[in-house]
Amino acid sequence: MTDTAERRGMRADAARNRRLLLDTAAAAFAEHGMEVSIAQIAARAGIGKGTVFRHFPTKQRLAAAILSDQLDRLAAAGTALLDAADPEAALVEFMTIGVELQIRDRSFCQAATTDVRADPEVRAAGDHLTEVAEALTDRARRHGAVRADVVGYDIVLLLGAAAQAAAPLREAVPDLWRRYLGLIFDGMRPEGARPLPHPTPTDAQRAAAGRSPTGR
Amino acid sequence: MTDTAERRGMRADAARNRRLLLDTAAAAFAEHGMEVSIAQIAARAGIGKGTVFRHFPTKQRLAAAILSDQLDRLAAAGTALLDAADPEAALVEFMTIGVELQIRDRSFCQAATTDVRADPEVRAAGDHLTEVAEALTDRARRHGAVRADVVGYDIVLLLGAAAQAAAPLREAVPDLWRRYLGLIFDGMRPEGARPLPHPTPTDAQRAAAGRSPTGR
DNA sequence: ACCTGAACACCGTTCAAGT
DNA sequence: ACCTGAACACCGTTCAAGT
Repeated sequence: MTDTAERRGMRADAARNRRLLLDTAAAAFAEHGMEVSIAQIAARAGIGKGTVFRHFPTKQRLAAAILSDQLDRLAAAGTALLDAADPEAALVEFMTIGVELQIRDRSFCQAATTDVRADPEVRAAGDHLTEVAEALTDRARRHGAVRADVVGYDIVLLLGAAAQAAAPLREAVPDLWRRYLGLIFDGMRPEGARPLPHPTPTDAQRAAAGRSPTGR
Repeated sequence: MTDTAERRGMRADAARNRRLLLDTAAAAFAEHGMEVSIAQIAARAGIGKGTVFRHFPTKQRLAAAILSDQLDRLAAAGTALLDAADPEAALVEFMTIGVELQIRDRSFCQAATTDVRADPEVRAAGDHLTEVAEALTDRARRHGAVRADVVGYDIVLLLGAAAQAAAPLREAVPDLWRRYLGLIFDGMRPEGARPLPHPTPTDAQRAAAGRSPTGR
């Protein structure tokens, strides 16, 4: 979807700059988090500061374009896993990819916390990702690997949970997230499951996710 | 511990300003997150901008003072729960208070992600909190409510996990965190527990938490 | 059409001048 | 000792001038 925008009557240099910018910014955000300045990114890409804002009217929308790309990639990986022989292993693999993605990218958690989540592009990618997660969860549930009251939307939220638990030790213990993903997955299994104290969000509630009250 | 600093030969107006500043900043951070400006906080407290930096040399240290206060409060609540009759209910209650605290305070997650975590005051409060969590977990484990391979430090990290899962829907579904805390607690129980793929962090690894590589 | 850097508003932080 | 606001460096964003 990012590609289509590049193919519309865009001049060759503009298309090149846009791609260069996305790649450079993605690398910078992943390494240093979203606090890297636009000036730094522009310099690293070898283009003018103003050019960044010509392609993305705001820093948040640049971050949104990158985040939605990553969500799309995760959704694609999940879709491929729908054909896997073992439904439980497929769901575990999907979550593994998702958590690893967040751990490797310093900006992922930050972007998910802010208004970037409200961006239409991110929203669409998130909706699609949720559908894929739903399909994977359905298969795993029918296979007896997942409790009856857990749905795909829960899975997507729990990706952030496992990543967050391990985040403070990201540098010292890069694989720690596997511990908490394992523990959370044990909680998702039917064995020993107790009724959950709160239902999963309705569609209407999901639609309200990420909108800040003040709009600041 | 914040109080002791106020009692040392501090002038009356300074002590008053310091307290006013902490309260005002805590409220502002909780409501709007750490992106509220120092100027706004100073204005709301009715003191000069420069005075803020006289009390706290940096915005991060102001945030650290507030965060460590909250960690102390949670540790105190946990200590009180060590006398509770039901060890499982006590641990659940401890985690409930901890997650609720994070959901109510917009700056909590943000501060935990950044260098604020490396602040000595925050570190000390976190160490104490971990000890309390350890004691609560030991009791619950002996009572058969918690699996053998989960320790107090895991509990502290999992507080952030449950909060993070529910964070995007904070406004729309304020109690959603109860769902994910319930699911995580199910994962902590002995029933259906599978070996975790990664050990809990060692003391040395814990000590490295939150230090950024670049020091930026 | 697109690129660019100077210009603007805002924010964290410093500091000289006040009491 | 402590308070204060003007001054500084930096950052996101805008825009007039270039090709």
